[in-house]
Amino acid sequence: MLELAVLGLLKEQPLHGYELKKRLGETLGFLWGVSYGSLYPALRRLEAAAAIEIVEPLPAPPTPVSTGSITGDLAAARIRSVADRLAAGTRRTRKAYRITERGDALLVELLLADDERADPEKSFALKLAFCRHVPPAARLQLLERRRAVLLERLDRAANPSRGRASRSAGVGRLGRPTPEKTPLAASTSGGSAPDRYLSALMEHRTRSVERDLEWVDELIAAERDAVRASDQSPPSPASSVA
Amino acid sequence: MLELAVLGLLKEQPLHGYELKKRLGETLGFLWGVSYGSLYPALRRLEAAAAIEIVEPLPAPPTPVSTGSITGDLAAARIRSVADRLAAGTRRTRKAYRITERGDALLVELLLADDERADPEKSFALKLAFCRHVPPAARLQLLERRRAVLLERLDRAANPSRGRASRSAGVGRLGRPTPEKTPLAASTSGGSAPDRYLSALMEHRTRSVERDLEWVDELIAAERDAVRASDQSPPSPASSVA
DNA sequence: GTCATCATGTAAGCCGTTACATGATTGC
DNA sequence: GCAATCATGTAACGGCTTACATGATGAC
Repeated sequence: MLELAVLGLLKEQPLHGYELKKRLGETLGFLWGVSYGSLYPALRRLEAAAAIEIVEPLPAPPTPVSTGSITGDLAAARIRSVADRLAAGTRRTRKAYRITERGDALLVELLLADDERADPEKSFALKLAFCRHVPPAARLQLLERRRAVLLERLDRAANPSRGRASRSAGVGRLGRPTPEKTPLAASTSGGSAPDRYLSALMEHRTRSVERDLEWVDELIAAERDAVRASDQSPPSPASSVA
Repeated sequence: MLELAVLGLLKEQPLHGYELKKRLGETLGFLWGVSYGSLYPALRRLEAAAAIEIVEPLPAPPTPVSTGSITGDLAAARIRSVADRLAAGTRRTRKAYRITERGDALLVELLLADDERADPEKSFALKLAFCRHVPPAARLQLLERRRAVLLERLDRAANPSRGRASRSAGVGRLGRPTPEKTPLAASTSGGSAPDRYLSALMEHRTRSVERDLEWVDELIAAERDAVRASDQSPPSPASSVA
């Protein structure tokens, strides 16, 4: 997951570790906070896998972001002391990384992987945040998968104790023949408040999932429109503005 | 966190590991799925800390599960083969645990601890699920703290890149002297879609947080009512039904 | 007697964190 | 020169998962 975030950010522009961490905190911070202890090793791994590479003293990078850039003069005048080793990598401070072609491929692969096993929320959010790097059909797939997850969650919120062992009702036997007796929530007994809090939580959760579902439905609809539009006019982005 | 869940469940009634895991999956499953590899060690730790103890052959436990409880006769008649070692722990299968007084204290302590550092969502949800075991004032504190977290989250969703270091400009040089140029979302340039997905995500997130906030506000209000009601008539739960 | 299930446990490993150690650069 | 910040790294540890090993019980 960390690798996904790193590759996604490096896809925009080359960055060094420190800056990478800052970006992670600033723009993806609402999703995640990473620490150096995991970031630097991750960079090492990615470099070892040839997914990223240290940026060399190239005055003409493949991603020229010409914004205002009159700063160049000023900078060139007073840099000298910094840029020498930073751009040239002379000494060994500030190792800026750039994504490679293999990195591109890895990014796409990670975006398509369905590793929702651990923390599906963060995983999905992260993928969505970078899914523009992936073909529209794959995006749709990502969204549909999310939709399925949410639907299943709603379903098991409606029917209690789903999963395995549908028949047999009881715990098999051995313990007590007490028919299930789930003490939390449920409230089969006539008590005053078996659990206000848990049931409130569950209800709120369900509502949240429902809203999430509506949202991904909107995203899916929008995506389908985009796919249809690009099917009609693949090369020229002229008529497709909405 | 696992300990909190275990203590919370054992507060209801004594259970053995296997059953505990099932409950965790069934009633708290929408929050959490635990594995034996963490559950059993946790039980050991809790036992070592004297927060729980193995239930001894006590035919009259302190938490008599009086549901219909005429079951006693029937059960006593045909159990013999099972219950002997289940209630009595004679052999050594099925070690049922019961919460102790120290465990009660620990439970309260864990519920009050503000360890929102790691996964605040799960932590809060879990605490709320068991907060009935804590005095009303402490519940209010828990809710207020949650409220503060949500407010802060909203705040930093509104103002970009809060925290530290306002200036710093790009990667220094190496590529371009682009001033800040945050490529994700933002959309300062007149491009068609700098990032539809990330901004959609952020917006959705914000809405979710707002709804969560409204919800905890409701809970807080309800809680204050309850506190006020119990202030007026502490011992007799007669007039306070709502 | 054998299979499914109940039940407990251990070992290895993953993925991340905190805390620590180090050094370069810049402003004052 | 000194402190603050930028910048990179390592070591130790934490919590949880998977996979494995074991054994008791009851159904058939």
